[in-house]
Amino acid sequence: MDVNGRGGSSTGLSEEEMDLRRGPWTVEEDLTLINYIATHGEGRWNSLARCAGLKRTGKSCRLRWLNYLRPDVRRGNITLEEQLLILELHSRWGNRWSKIAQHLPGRTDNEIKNYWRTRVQKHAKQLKCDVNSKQFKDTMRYLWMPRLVERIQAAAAATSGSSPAAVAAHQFSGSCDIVAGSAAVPQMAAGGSDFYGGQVSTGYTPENSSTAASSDSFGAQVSPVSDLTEIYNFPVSDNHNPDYFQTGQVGYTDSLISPTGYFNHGLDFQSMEPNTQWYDGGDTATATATADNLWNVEDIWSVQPQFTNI
DNA sequence: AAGCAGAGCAACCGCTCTCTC
DNA sequence: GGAGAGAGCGGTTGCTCTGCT
Repeated sequence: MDVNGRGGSSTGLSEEEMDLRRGPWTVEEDLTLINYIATHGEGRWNSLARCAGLKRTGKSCRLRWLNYLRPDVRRGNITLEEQLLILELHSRWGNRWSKIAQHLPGRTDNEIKNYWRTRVQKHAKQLKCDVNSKQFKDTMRYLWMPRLVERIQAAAAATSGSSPAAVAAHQFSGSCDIVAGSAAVPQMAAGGSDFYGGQVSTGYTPENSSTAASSDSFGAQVSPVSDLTEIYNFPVSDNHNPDYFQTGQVGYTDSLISPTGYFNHGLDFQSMEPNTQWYDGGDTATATATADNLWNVEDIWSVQPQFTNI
């Protein structure tokens, strides 16, 4: 077994023989790796590690480079738009982190995976349902994602009515019957103006809103609200804007928040199964039994009356 | 102020896939 | 076609930080 966990085939030397380092990278190691790659390029990681004089495995060098040292890697909090994209893509592909990461410029699979595990799975745990369960997936599809769209739109509207974020969210909503108040989730559509009326969180500013219109803009962060918790707690205000969810009134353009175009044609909510039982309390006994567990999570909605009866 | 618990995240592990000979 | 090596992926671990008691 070599240090890569592949049986020592790469070098034929044991970890002791190579005196390999493990654990956090030092600044010196980072600089060594950066300089070497700048000169020689990346690839052939095992030989690269040796030639660069790094007492690291090739695997470790590759990971460090791809996840942290690459010039185009983005660090920091996941934006609302990215959260939305992650939720959508995960619902589609599951734990295909690298594939998901391909659609989030500058984000690494590791970062997305960590985001999912720390944020999303946490909430699944709090809801006492499995992250892969239909229940949880429906929650994401019909509650969290529209909520995210709402927040993106609200944030964009607060700054510029035609900002890329607004366009993106409009297009997302336009492709998504959910937020248009489809029959799939009548309770949401009928949730009253408070449900749709949102207020931009104080943590969300023009400076930290982002778009994918340019990769540079991804540098913006949404630190204070970059959590599903905030979706639950989306403040109700007088900032009602029914236009947010008027699908069919939104012009579809090619300028999207997502460079991959997911917001205008990738979503397939029509194919998503409405789980009316989940929302309308089809099984009242069961729903009531679980209601406390499900809906007392972090003030989940600024709850609407009809949502409490789940 | 100290101890504890939980969250977040960097890094590692082990497996599989792909490429090369 | 088979074997070996490299690369990539998803899962897991463990350290650090932060907030709470």
